[in-house]
Amino acid sequence: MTPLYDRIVKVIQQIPTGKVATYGQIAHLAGNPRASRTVSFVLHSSSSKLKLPWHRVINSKGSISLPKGGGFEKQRDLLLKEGIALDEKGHIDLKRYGWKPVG
DNA sequence: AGCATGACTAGGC
DNA sequence: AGCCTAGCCATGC
Repeated sequence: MTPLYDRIVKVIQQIPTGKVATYGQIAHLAGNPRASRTVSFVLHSSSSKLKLPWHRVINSKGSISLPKGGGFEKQRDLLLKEGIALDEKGHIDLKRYGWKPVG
């Protein structure tokens, strides 16, 4: 466990419903904008332990990084249930659903 | 300490 | 828009 690791968990829990945040966004708020890889690690490690809104975490391209059959459909469904629209390929409009801690 | 892995990101073609 | 390469951070053996 590291301070950064704990920060990331907190940040993810701060993501409001109906919005999404990128790994870089979370990593930045956590203190290390370069720790995007660590964010993914947190989800793997805590998503099964803590109650984290992992489905609100996507890549900078605004798409679900999970592979088909590996959770892709699951995350897509959870996002749709929160009112987040996805493209045919799972693309999300970060300009519309992107989480903005400043507002 | 060194090597390998991962739900990433930015730049080039 | 899609694919490939290089860089970064933390974990596990």
